[in-house]
Amino acid sequence: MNTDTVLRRKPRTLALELVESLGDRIRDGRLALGDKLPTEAAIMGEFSVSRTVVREAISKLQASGLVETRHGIGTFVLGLGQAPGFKISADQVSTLRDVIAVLELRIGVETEAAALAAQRRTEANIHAMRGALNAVASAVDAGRDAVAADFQFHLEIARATQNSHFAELMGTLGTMIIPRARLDATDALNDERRQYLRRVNGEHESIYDAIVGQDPDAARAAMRTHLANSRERRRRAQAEAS
Amino acid sequence: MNTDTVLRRKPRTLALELVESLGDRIRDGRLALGDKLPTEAAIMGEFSVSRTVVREAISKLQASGLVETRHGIGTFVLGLGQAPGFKISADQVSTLRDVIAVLELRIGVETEAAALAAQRRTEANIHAMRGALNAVASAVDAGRDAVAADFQFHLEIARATQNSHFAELMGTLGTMIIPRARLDATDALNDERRQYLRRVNGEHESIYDAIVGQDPDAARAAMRTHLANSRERRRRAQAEAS
DNA sequence: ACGTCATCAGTTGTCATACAACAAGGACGC
DNA sequence: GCGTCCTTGTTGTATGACAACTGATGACGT
Repeated sequence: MNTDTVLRRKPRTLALELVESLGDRIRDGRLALGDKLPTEAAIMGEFSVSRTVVREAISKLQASGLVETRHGIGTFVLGLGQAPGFKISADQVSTLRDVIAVLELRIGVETEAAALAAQRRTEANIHAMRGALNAVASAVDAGRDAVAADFQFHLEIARATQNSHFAELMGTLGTMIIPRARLDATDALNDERRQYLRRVNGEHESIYDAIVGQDPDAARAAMRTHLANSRERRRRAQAEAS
Repeated sequence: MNTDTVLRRKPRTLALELVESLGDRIRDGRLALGDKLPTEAAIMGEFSVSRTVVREAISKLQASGLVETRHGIGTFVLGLGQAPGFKISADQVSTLRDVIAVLELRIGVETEAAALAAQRRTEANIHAMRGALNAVASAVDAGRDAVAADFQFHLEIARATQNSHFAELMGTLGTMIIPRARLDATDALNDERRQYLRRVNGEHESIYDAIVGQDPDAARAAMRTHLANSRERRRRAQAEAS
């Protein structure tokens, strides 16, 4: 097991202390949105550090999105930094329960995406989806890993909604889901697994057909079937393994 | 109208260019995970900049989580930093089109959330949802802003799924949606607006009833109706304003 | 009186140099 | 062989200087 994820003691450099100090001032409101920070010279005096340290600290605050520096004027508070943003970390997809939780969210997002895609898909979208499906098929035939291509298909559907939020959300989900799924695919491609992949492919084709045929309800239903089946397949795989 | 959201030209400071250069090297793999960056002196020579600039650039890379510096040894690549994470920035909800795009995503997520909530809600969830609805009603009666309470209701539904991803995603959506919606609510509470708020309240009650009654399909339908109506209301408000 | 322009003070951006603090590995004595 | 010391490489901090930029002030011409 890897032990290199231990907490490394903080070296407590001066610059980092300063980052904390200034960051706290911003967070608790002593420095409100739009306020101008003290000049570098003033901070130097207040904390008894060199300008090197002050600049390094401000540089980190900039990178965190807390402040913005305007040449020749000063440094100003931008806000509380971006809201952390939706994200699924690696340890949140470790157990079967976690995977299913993500799948539930995907059911919501992707069924709607499929319906919108059916209404709005362009020829280019269709072409991209077809390409992804072909990539899945050839990967399966060659016994290679098809997870990436599989996800690509789902991503293309999200793109076909012409609503960038869908594609972006799928993108963030995918970056966490793919590596994990790929590990699971390392087991041998026996006949049973082959059959399983063919069924998945059939479900994909159903979704594809509905979107090409511009039938939102059919697309929604096909996507729901596909993801619900994926969920059940996971459940069974887990049950058999235990 | 405010014009302070114009794109500010990038000052193209040397440090920022360096951040891009080094960041690209990490992203495209020329500097792989765990690799040691060139020493500050080497980077100085390669880019013909002073150590000040090099250190400032590395400082920003640290803040981005791309690298880690160990005193006396060097700077090492940590990874691709966390995947950026799903996030909707302020300038992505500026136009009606943007607002509708977000609503489309919410339709997908929240209809599914409503269905799951109907299956899994606890008594505590029901209590929280009821509280939020009451808060909305009292805010409307008092002529106060009801946007926060409204969102709270939607968030409680997400919580009732017992799937934290829904609540988290709603949370990130809300932080961007609320402030904007609140601005729109500054116009006077005339009778027409009152009526509008009552209709919204009726839709909320329908969702609530379906979840309490553990009827997933009804909950899904009620939520879809509610959000689709919200979308249409926005459209009409825009049309009237023009 | 008014607009235009130059100048100036304040601030951040960059450079150069020096030294301190830290980590790893080798030289050396034992 | 083994531990200690030291040397070397690297990052952390300090200092001083100058360049570049901004906003404002005042001089100047009209």
